[in-house]
Amino acid sequence: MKQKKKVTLKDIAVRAGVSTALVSYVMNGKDKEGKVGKEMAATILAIAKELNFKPHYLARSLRSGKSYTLGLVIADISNPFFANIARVVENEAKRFGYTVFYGSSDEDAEKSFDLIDMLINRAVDGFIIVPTENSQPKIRYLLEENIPFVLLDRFFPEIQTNYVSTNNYQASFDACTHLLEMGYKNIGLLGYESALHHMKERIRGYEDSLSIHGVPPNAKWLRKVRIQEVGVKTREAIDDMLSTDQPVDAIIFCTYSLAVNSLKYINELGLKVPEDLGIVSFGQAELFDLYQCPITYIMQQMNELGKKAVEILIQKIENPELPTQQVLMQATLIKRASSRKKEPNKA
Amino acid sequence: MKQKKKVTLKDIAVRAGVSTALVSYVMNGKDKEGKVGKEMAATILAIAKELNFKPHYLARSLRSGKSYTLGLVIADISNPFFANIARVVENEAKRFGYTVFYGSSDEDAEKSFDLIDMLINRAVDGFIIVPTENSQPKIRYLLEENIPFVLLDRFFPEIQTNYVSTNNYQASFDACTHLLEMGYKNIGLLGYESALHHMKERIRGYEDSLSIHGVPPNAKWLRKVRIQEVGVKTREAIDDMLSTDQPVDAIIFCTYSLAVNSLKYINELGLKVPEDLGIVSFGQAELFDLYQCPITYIMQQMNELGKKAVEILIQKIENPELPTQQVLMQATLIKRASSRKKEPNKA
DNA sequence: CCTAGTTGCTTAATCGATTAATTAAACAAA
DNA sequence: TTTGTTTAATTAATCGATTAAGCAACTAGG
Repeated sequence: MKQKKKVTLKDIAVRAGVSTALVSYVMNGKDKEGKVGKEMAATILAIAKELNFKPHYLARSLRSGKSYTLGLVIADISNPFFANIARVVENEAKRFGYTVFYGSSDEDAEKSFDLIDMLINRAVDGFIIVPTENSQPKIRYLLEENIPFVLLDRFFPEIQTNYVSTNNYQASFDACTHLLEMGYKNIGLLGYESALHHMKERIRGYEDSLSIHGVPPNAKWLRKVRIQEVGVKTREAIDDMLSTDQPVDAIIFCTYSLAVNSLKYINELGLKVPEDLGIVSFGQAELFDLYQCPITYIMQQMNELGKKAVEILIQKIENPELPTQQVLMQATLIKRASSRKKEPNKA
Repeated sequence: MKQKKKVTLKDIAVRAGVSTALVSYVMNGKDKEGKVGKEMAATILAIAKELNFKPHYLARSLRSGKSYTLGLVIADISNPFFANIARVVENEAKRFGYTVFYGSSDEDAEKSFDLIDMLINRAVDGFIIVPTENSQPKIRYLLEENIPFVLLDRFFPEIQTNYVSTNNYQASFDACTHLLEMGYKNIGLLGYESALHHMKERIRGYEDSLSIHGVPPNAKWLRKVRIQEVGVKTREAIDDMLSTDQPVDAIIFCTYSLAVNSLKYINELGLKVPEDLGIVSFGQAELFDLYQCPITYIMQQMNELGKKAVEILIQKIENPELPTQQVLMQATLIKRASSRKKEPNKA
């Protein structure tokens, strides 16, 4: 009761009374170039069809050194942003004849290293990586080994690599500016305590917007939590922001999971959005449509990010001499009720 | 500037002045069985370490016929239920030394066929499949070919296969009974127009609960929409349920995406949950914590479902003679505010 | 009629690891 | 000394597809 064995080139060759080489040439369309007799080609194709021949990719890859497989290392597949990116990458890769292996790093450098090693052993042709904090060594290793890869969503400014990311500085700047324009005065920002550049940019954009608009910085308004402690620390952070003598009247959330945790807590506190607290968030999800009121959010071009990453990666795979490509895409602020114009009726 | 070539058994063999066979034996721990000289084994291991040897999985797989790779075909990775299942499967498989290839079928039989074919060509050792409607032919094909697989979340009662699923009849029955007990009188159910057994079971559980509790069935309360038209038809369905002479005062949503669409519309209509409309839903997501009020939902044992599926699949791969295993797990109704006891104060 | 070129196909090596079969050497028992 | 056994290593085939090189047989040109 073992698995039926696959149909191989040899099976076809035997049936047609020719060599496997000839079958291989036909299967690869070399007959078009007049290298193979027309009748013979037709016979072979017919037999291949009849036997339902499917090439053995492992064998082909072993020989050719190409697996037509990409590795995708994302932060967390259960985050809707990354789930969608994964979809896009998968579809786009398929268009080029590539298949995608993927796994989540859970923002853990060690785990991402294991994942990358495993994928190298599986002979993927290249990587799309959403890098975690402290993963520079592995990125440098990939560079040294000349393994094609593209960083996605995040990158290390100190390392010269391909990347496709969003202009996070601008996005954050716009978000803060928008809140100011809508009449919010004390604007807080909740981010991760992280060395990752994109997070620093999100914070810098916020700070610059405040400063350019003449709002003096307030240390109590800017809170960072460690990613491992999001659950508890988010509550503390929000408590702190609200309990100073200048409590915040709006908050920008730097990630989806910060938003989820915060919005829960805001519900528990019985705060009304946006009357008691205006909100703008990074990330995007159905959840933002269904909260107390629709949440204003920063829409990244997920489709374009994913497509561009695949495109650059495949170019690099097929032509390793290509110079590095670095793409920063603009985000769009989707303005909704959670940052509605503040009524100046309150004292 | 090409990719550095990998270190192979041969590189080690040359360095150690032995044959590749001996190196292979050592790398596979055959030296423990006294088949290889101790010093030689030590030397080889040292060289392997020094050169940072990593076995070439494709070559190994080609030879052994085992790839230590599983194929996971899910309905939709951007649905949080499946995203989580994917996580669990990935982690569990890794514990057994297997890697997972996955892709979404988008509930489209054709797409799932392509996916399965592609994965067969990639020589996966077996499949975990969330089958779509009309995918029986492919499932039968896998059976015929003796390719190991387990159906997950759904199954075909007319085909004798391994599966791991939830007792959907009971879950739905419980959900409806709960609503009745909480004082709701006119309970609607919104499901998919689908031949899939799990959907029929969800509908049957609802109908039986009503009938057992003496509530006469009302055709207006039970609506099914085609999965391709969820967006538009959901609204129509809810309108219909609410506009009869016996409008529903509670609805059960059969899937996450039906819930998302409906909850949006309910917001637009300005209905209060649960005062105007009680709600229970299948699926689970952060969204249910953050709606107007926490949504009562049917919690499936995602971790156990995923783990069990992997376990059964790997057993089957390693011992093809094993009889089919069929597991139905119980779901738990998580009772929250959206199905709160109905105040009998209204007329 | 001879040479060069084309057409159509085969041979055989290769990718990297595995493993059954074999050999060589060392040693023990008779 | 001969035979048998153990230990430690090698040889060579194999998985399935690819592809450079080679070889007939035929055609065309001079």
